[in-house]
Amino acid sequence: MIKTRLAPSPTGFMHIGTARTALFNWLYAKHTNGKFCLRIEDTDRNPERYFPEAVDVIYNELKWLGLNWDELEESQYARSSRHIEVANELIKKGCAYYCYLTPEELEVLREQSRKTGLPIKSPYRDSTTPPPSNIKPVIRLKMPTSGVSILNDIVQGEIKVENQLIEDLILVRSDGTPTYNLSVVVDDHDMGINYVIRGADHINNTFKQMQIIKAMGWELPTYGHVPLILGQDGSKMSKRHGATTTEDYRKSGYLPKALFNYLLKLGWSHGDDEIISIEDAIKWFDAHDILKSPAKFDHTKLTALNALYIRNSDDEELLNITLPFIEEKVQHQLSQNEKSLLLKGIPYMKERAKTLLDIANMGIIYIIDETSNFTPTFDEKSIKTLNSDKNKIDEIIKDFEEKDIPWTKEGINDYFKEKANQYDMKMGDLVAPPRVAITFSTISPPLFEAMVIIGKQETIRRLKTYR
RNA sequence: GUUCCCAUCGUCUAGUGGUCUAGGACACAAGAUUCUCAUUCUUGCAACACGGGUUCAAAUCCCGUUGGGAAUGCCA
Repeated sequence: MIKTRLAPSPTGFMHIGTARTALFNWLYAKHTNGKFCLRIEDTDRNPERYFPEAVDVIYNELKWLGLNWDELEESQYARSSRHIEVANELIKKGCAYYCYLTPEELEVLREQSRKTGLPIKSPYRDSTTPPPSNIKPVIRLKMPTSGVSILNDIVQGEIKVENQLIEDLILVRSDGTPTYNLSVVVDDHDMGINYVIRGADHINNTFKQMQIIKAMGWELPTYGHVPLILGQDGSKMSKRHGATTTEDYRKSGYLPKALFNYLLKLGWSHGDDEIISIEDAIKWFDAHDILKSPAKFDHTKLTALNALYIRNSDDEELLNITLPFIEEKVQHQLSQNEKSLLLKGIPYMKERAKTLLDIANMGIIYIIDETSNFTPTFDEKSIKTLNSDKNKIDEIIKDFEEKDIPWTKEGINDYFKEKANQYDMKMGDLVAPPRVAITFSTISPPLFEAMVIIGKQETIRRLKTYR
């Protein structure tokens, strides 16, 4: 059985790249009927980077994307003693050694290694060098000094590196805590992970980790190194590229399905298919098909995809997921009546919205009335339009109050059409000022439909109030 | 510096030696529909980084060049 895993460190946010790695791991596990495991790599206890709430962020964002895990290891830190145990075993086997190099000495050696092109060599590698008494040692792995290591990566293909070029990595810090490279290997082994799909920035580490596995006599997992996601400038996507976390997109009204679809298509494809359902993704996704060239993240395409998913959403479902955004905007819980008004407006909003935030902004026009604590803001163009012909607005108000206009889309349409004929103007021009008074903008969902939804009374009220 | 990786329209990609005057999507431009804005539809613009091979034949295989990226931590 195939067992994949995601091993994020709790940083307080979930990077888009981590999310895609999670997606690939999850999909491949689903595709093969295997298991997707989650392990929190919280071994870095540096107070600047460590805070416990960060773990919840991982859980929440993963759940939001719909990537549920089959197994959880909630603290790598809690397994430290097991990692140390392995380090000691490695020493016993003669595969690792205590190294007493001071930071200053290391600095010098590093300087040298940059010149020679060879990794630093600790003098304590040979047991002949006597250890100084006042220094706490680290434990280093003894890398082979000859031969070539070969990594058969399912996405990158065969990668060869000369062993003499790989440094004796630190397994245990001088304070007695295990390092990342040791911990991952031990945990992956103990959890039975046999497919390691992770970012390509780990390729170099893999060669070190393979030596630990070899020294312990464990079975090598299958590796797949997914190329990094790049920002528009072509460098590894990072915070300076703007919105780079799933939270950023969740909060600005992106649908998890849209992000799912976008991330899936970034570095993997299925012919010319653009819109891929989760079911099809599971059916089609094979980790061996992941592309090896890095891709640039394109916000615009994600947004287009999001708009499409919004348009294709079921009205009621869409209303429900948009609710938090609207309630945030109006600062109160929506009543049943408000919800039903909104629901009527959804068909018109969803083909105009790029994000749920857009719907929240547009939705206002369907729900406010004289009791609402809401003051519209008009932009310059709107004010100009409003002021262009107040007399006509007054006439319209009068007509609405006195004439018996059928309050349907057709009825209202007929009224304005006739009125426009009367004045020999285009209906669009005639309708512009009332549009601003009713929807607070020169740009809005269809006006007549909106008027029907809010009712004649509210229509007249707005015309009178904002004329 | 060293090691490793990458290279098709602006972007994501299809393409696994002939069906490629290179296909799709986003973006962009034009037009049609229209009460604004959108949606929808039609059309257009636009790419195999370069140079050598291999082959009857190369976007596709090999080598080199150039360009880009990553790693090089007692972070993960």
